[in-house]
Amino acid sequence: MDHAEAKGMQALLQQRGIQPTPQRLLIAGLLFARDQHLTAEQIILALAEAGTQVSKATVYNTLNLFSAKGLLKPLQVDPERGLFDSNTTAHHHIHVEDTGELVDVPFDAVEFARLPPLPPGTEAVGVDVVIRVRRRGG
Amino acid sequence: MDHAEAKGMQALLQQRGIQPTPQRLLIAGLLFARDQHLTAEQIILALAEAGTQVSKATVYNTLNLFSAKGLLKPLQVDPERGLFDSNTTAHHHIHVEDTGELVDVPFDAVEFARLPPLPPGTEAVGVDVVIRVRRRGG
DNA sequence: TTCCTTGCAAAACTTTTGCATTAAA
DNA sequence: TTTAATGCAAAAGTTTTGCAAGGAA
Repeated sequence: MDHAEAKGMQALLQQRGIQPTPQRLLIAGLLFARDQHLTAEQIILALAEAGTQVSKATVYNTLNLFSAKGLLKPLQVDPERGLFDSNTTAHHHIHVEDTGELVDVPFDAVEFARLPPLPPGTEAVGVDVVIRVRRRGG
Repeated sequence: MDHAEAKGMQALLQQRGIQPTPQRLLIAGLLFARDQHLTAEQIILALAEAGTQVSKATVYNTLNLFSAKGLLKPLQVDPERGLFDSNTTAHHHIHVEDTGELVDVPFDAVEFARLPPLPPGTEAVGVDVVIRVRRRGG
């Protein structure tokens, strides 16, 4: 994360009313470098490899804070552990079951010809589509 | 679970090559009474309330065995814990976020007008749609 | 000084595993 | 008699929490 990037991160956090501490900036710099799906463990490891160490508690605090503030979207796709999606815009996923890989699908790439009626008294918040695929012949 | 029901369960398990032990029949009787989404914890509690006790290890072993044999479908919708769906036919879900409630949507109630290309060398296994809703005004 | 953040360790949970016992084929 | 299932306790993995210390407003 260079200087300009760091300033961008700082602005991003402040926009959401998040105090930009050094640890939060490190984590944001990692997460928001591009659209990706990361586990808490991956983030802790990546920070350690980069020579910066942030405690596990702080990483979890930060991920939960970012999620609450709308900077991250928690995903429940992998049964083993939680994923955090750095792309919070509406979109869908392809889950490659053999590898566990998760591929983003643009929102517009899925269209519905029909959807069910919702339970009375409820309103739609969103629709998540997961297309499960497998290596052919695998 | 009455006698006729118990015999039905026994047949069901044997069809899948599952040895019908008393514990497995109890769990099957509970799960397959109707379409539902249950946690391991709910099953352990339900068994205990019914006066029958099955160890935690056996409940998990059984749920995993039933899943492997296609009698149950594990779901990753609730971030808190795993759910097991006693309806293994293709279908979708509505997730009521306020209550955590999960409502089945028949397969035919969702139709696609467009789906994305799949990654090269992969084939579709299935599509899971979760419609997230919230109590209006809640 | 007051509030917020951090970090460590410990706790809380869910799920799995090792192993001795028991039951079934 | 041989194999498989059960149950307990302990282990493993992930996420949260309590609390003391440090830093920012």
